[in-house]
Amino acid sequence: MGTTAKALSLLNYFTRSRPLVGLSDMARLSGLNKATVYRLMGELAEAGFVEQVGTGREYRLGPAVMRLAALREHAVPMRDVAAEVLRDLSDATQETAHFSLMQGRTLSTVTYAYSPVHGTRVTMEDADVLMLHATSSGLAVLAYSAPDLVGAVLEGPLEARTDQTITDPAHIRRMLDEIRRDGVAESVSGFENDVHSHAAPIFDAESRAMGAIAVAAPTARMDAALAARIRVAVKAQALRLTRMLGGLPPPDYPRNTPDTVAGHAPAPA
Amino acid sequence: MGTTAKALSLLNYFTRSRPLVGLSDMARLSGLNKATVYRLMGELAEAGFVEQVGTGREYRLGPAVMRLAALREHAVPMRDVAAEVLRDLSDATQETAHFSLMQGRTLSTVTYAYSPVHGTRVTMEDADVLMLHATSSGLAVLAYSAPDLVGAVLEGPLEARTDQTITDPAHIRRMLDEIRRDGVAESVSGFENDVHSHAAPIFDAESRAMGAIAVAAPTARMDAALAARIRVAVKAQALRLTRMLGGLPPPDYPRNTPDTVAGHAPAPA
DNA sequence: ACCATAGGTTCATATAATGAACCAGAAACA
DNA sequence: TGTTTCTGGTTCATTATATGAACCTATGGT
Repeated sequence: MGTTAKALSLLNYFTRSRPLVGLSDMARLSGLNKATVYRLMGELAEAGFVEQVGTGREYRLGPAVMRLAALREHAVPMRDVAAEVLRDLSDATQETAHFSLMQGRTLSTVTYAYSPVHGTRVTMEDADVLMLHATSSGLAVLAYSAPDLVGAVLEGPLEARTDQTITDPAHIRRMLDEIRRDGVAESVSGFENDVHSHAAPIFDAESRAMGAIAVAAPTARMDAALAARIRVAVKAQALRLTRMLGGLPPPDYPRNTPDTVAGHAPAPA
Repeated sequence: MGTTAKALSLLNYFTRSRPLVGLSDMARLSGLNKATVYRLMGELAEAGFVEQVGTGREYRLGPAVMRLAALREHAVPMRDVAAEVLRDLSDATQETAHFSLMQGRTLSTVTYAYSPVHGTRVTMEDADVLMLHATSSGLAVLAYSAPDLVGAVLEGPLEARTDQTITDPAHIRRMLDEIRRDGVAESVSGFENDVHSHAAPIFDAESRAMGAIAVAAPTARMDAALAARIRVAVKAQALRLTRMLGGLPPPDYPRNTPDTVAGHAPAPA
């Protein structure tokens, strides 16, 4: 591991629950020598990536990251990133792919992509609002949401959009357990008749589910083979999108595709 | 300069107008050997600070900065605090207010607020870099900076952004004296034509000028009455923001609004 | 007074960074 | 079409840089 990689890896020891890290702590966490950490942190501090503060001269993340983040957001807006991922996802599955973000307590569609292969397809509208209990995207988010949000949703009136919408809170809780095991949510005609969809959550930098991407197909076309392909693809692309947006899946999120990060001359996903 | 510092300095060649940088360009810009840049960029890429994209395999800022920025923001909600102050400042003056922070030897904009009152207004961009000698914010910071920084800035080439930019070091030094007397800096079309701005420094816990807030108005609208209102407001809000961020103005900072509250609860430092 | 911990510093050693030269491929140009 | 001149990427002997055990000083706890 190069010196620079070591220095940058130190930044990963700052978390939401541990915003301040002292020199000795950092040495312990990283397994590096204290003197090494001291010098690396010094260089990071000079560049504004960390700063020292407080009585114990502890370190925290510095202002430079804010500036870079502003530039990154300008260079790579979230919608464009998502659009690229959805393009690949709909190409891979030959079905409609869409991306939705939590806004308050509702999930609203940001962008989507159609596959030109089939004459029939599930169609979407911008800013569609998805019900949390009745869509695969909603369930994917719920499965990784704080218990109080889940409770609030399941206690509230659960509207049945179709005669196949699942409205039994106990049943939904069992589904959430299943989703946490697989990493993929599923909904069969729960929101619109004759639509079968699979979704996987998108996580933010604090590993909170901030949204989901989903693949929606006509039930008539769904079979075991297609479902299997979709499940793999939607999960892989969700992880990719999470990474591209600077998010981090929670440690317990199931990964069946260990994305071995090769050097920087890399395989296009 | 350490290897890590070199690697991190490469990130500064990404700007709003140059979001993509190729390997050779980066080597030219930084003055480093191409092979060196190649390896450093490789390490940065592995850590997610940059990523390669496009036909020319050019680099751009990576998702990692978004993640770190979210953590920084969580640890130091400076942006939120500043946003509130700027809101009040722009309401009080009915003009554009902005907040910039020193990063190394440059001043970069963190956040800003517009007033909805007038149809015309000065507009800002996130991560705008302000020249120290040619903006009111820069002058406000310089006036309270260490002599060696002032010397370094005034010795260096002083770019004239407009035909009204003041580039005479002696003249600037006289202005700095004036700023120290008033506590407020002023710039008339020094950075952008037809923009008249007033600024006051923000101090950190060690009473060093870490940034500034400013009010920028179209020159057409500026008159004695507006200028007087702005000077009072920007200074008061700068003191308030300094306090909210845990900073402390130096003892010689002029205060014309003595907020000596004769209560029995002592002012929080 | 004592021990354990902290941040910070030193210097001989070893490891990692460096850069000139070199590929191979893609445009630009004639 | 061949030639030039870019590009990103690679090699390897040389050199400079990073490293870590030990040390220093201060502080908080017992």
